[in-house]
This record gives sequence, C-alpha cells and structure tokens, in this order.
Amino acid sequence: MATIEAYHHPASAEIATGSDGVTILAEGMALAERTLADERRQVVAFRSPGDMLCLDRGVVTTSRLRLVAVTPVTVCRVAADVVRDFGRRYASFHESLMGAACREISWLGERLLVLGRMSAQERIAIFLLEMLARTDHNGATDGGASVRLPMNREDIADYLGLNVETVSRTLSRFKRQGLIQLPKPGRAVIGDIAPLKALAPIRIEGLEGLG
Amino acid sequence: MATIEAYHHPASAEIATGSDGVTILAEGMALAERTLADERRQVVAFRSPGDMLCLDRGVVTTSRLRLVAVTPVTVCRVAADVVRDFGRRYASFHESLMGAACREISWLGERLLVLGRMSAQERIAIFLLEMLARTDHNGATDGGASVRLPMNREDIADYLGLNVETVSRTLSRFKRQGLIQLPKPGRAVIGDIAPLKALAPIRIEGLEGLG
DNA sequence: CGCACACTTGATGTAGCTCAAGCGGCGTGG
DNA sequence: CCACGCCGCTTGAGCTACATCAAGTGTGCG
Repeated sequence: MATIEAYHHPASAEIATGSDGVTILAEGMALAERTLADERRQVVAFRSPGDMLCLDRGVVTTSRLRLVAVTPVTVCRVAADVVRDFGRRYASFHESLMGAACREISWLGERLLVLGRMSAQERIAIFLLEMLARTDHNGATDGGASVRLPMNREDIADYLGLNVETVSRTLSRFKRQGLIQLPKPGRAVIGDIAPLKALAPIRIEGLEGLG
Repeated sequence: MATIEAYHHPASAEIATGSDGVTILAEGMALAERTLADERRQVVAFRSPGDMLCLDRGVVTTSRLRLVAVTPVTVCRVAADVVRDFGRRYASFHESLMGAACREISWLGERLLVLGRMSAQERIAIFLLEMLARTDHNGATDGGASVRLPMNREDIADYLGLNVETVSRTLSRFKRQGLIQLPKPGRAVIGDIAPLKALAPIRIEGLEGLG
C-alpha cells in the first residue's frame, strides 16, 4: 500500500491535489491563484520546495484556489487517511500542521497590508526581498545575490495587485537607480540589500542573516 | 483551577490574548489590525460572536496583529495547556481547530483578491453583504434587512484598502441609487439584496439562503 | 449653548491603468 | 543556416479612479 506518492507536472500545468491529505512541493516553483469570471486574477502565493500546497483545503472546505506549476514541479502527496492516522497517534504531528496553518494565516495578514496599503515601489521591493529570502545564498551575498525569478511578469503583477506595465516600469526604475541588475530574463541581481530593505516598510521572513 | 475565563473590554480597547491557547469572542464586535510605523493601517478582519481571535498565533509565532474592541466585548479564553490536553485526548478537537484554520486561510485568499483586484464599488458592495451575512435576519429579509455597522468609517476604509472619503462617497452613491438607506450612523438598510449581489463579483460566505 | 468629532461633500492632484507601439530572443520552417 | 513570426517584455502618451486637501454639516455631550 502506497501511502506517499510523487507526481510530476510540466510548467504551466495545473497541479492536482486531492480534496484531503497533505501535498508538499518537492521540486520547482508553483503558484496558487484565484480567478474571476471576467479574467481578473490574484496570485495568492508562490510556492517553493518544502511548502505545503493544501493548507487552504480543510476536510470539507472546497477551496477556490487553483495550483499551477511555474516551472516543472515534483510534488509529494500523503494520503488523507495516513495524515489522520499520524495525527491521532502522534499529537505533535497534528500540532506541527497546525503551526504551519497559523504561520500561513499570519503571513496572509501581512500580504493584505501589502495589497491594501502599499505603493508599487514598495510592493516590488518586498517581492524582490521575498524571492531573495527563498533562494539558497551560500553564505555570503556580497558582490551581489542572484535571485531566480522563474515566473513571468504577469504572474508577478497578479501577485502584487499591479499590472504588467507597472511591474516592468518599476523594475526598470530600480535598475536605473542601481538597486538591481536584470542580466537575463528570469533572473535579478541584488547588489546591496540595504537600499531595497529601506524601501520595504516591513520585515521579510527569512532574511534575518542578510544585509 | 480555572480552565476557561471570561474577560470584558470597553470599545476601542486592545484585547489581550495570550500567546497561546484559544480565545473566542462571546459578545460584541472586534477587529484585527496590522499597523506600520508611518500610521498606515490594515484591518485584517472584523470578528463577531463565535469567531476565534487567535488563529494567527501559533504555538511559537509572534503575530503582528493587534486585536481591538469595536464595541464593548466579552471574550472567553481557554488556557493553552487545556487546549493541548484536549487536542491530545480527542483528535477530533484538534481536527476541528485545524478546520477553522483552513477556512480562515481560504477566506484570506479571497480577501487578497478583493484588495488586489477590485474597485471601490465592488469592495463596498462585498463589505455590506458580508456584514449582512453575519447579522441575525430572523427569517425574512423582505422589506429591508437592517445591518449593524458598529465600526466607524475609518475602520471600514482600512478594512477595504480605501480612504474614508471614498467609503463615504460610495455609500452616498449607493444611497442615491436606492441600493441602501442610511437611517442613522452605525446602521444600513438593504432594501433588496439582488442589486448589491450583482455588483459583487464573488459569492459571500453565509449568504446562501438570502436574496 | 457650544465645542468636538465623525461624517459628508467639493475641488484638485496623481499613481497607476490603458492603449499603443517598439524591441529582442527563440523556435520553426524554408 | 538564415529569415520570419510569435510572444514576453519594455517604453511612451494620455486617462481615470481614487487620494488628498479643504470646507461644510450635524449630532451628541459637557
């Protein structure tokens, strides 16, 4: 009996997660999106390896989120009954899941602040720092940290509640100001973290040891 | 040994919730807010009786949310060790908490869509319907459902990512268009739900049996 | 009675959106 | 191997929804 399974999805494909159980991203980058009939779209989160893809789905809740692979991805799915079993047998397991859910809630509150109250500049600065925080910087970042941006401009725009042109313009402006370089599509280089941090009015999770 | 305690707070007072345990709103209305050093503020949620006030706080996470009483409130606090005890003894208790957390996550995703992609009109329409959904409409709503709006315009504005004037103007406009009446401060009357629903591009939780 | 404060209304400003046009890299097919 | 066309990105010009600034209005409370 297979209790944990791995699945692959090509870029741009929808990722199937059961209505129950736990799905974890193993490789690649994904995004969770919510769309409206009239084409408007909100990217709720980008997901990196190690992230759970199912926290919005309760046992009964039918979530309106769609998971899409940004790059080719591998996901691990743990069947619902296995999760329940583990949860009943080891309380700490369930508590750990609960902790992940609480962190997600806390983070979503932060994102509401970004979408509700921040300027385009601030949103982009925060976005770049978030992406930096989830890249493996092998120790030092001096001399410029290279950040992978595998998603396209539209995904970034829909994540930040902006439009493509504004994202592009703001990135160009940062480049002109020497805050970043854009050597090739899908990549940004942050020479010095400090000025970006100065533009971002919130502290970014996972960026403690840097700057 | 008291395992569950009730506390009262006057309007505008901060509500103390422990860093752990479960706190439930029993009476009144509260809000969860996140503020920035420069006075910008995001109201993350309004809370009505029955709502949990602590879902953003994990066992370790230090949340940046502040809970404030909108009206005088009563809260019930269940101590952390009691929650943990119950969770370990009855798996379904923990699963129920997890379900609440998942619903919260799902709802927050929806709110991101509102703040990221919707017009002032749409935000206000959604807000009015949300508030309607949590008022006790004793059966029929024909002849006009009266909705309590105990929070002030600034709270509404900060909840919707707008400013006070835009909230006021949009409400006035709805009134002029006959969608609502504003008989006295702190109250709105929705004559017919259908036109408001038509303005709101999403389905509102808990509004199924109406309209 | 009159002050204070929440709300409304009006006039003006502007950040970001829309529309439209280039640019460039990459894959395809001749 | 090169030409072509597609598509993602950038850049520019002008517009608009909402913000900002500035008066009113009314209501409750001392």
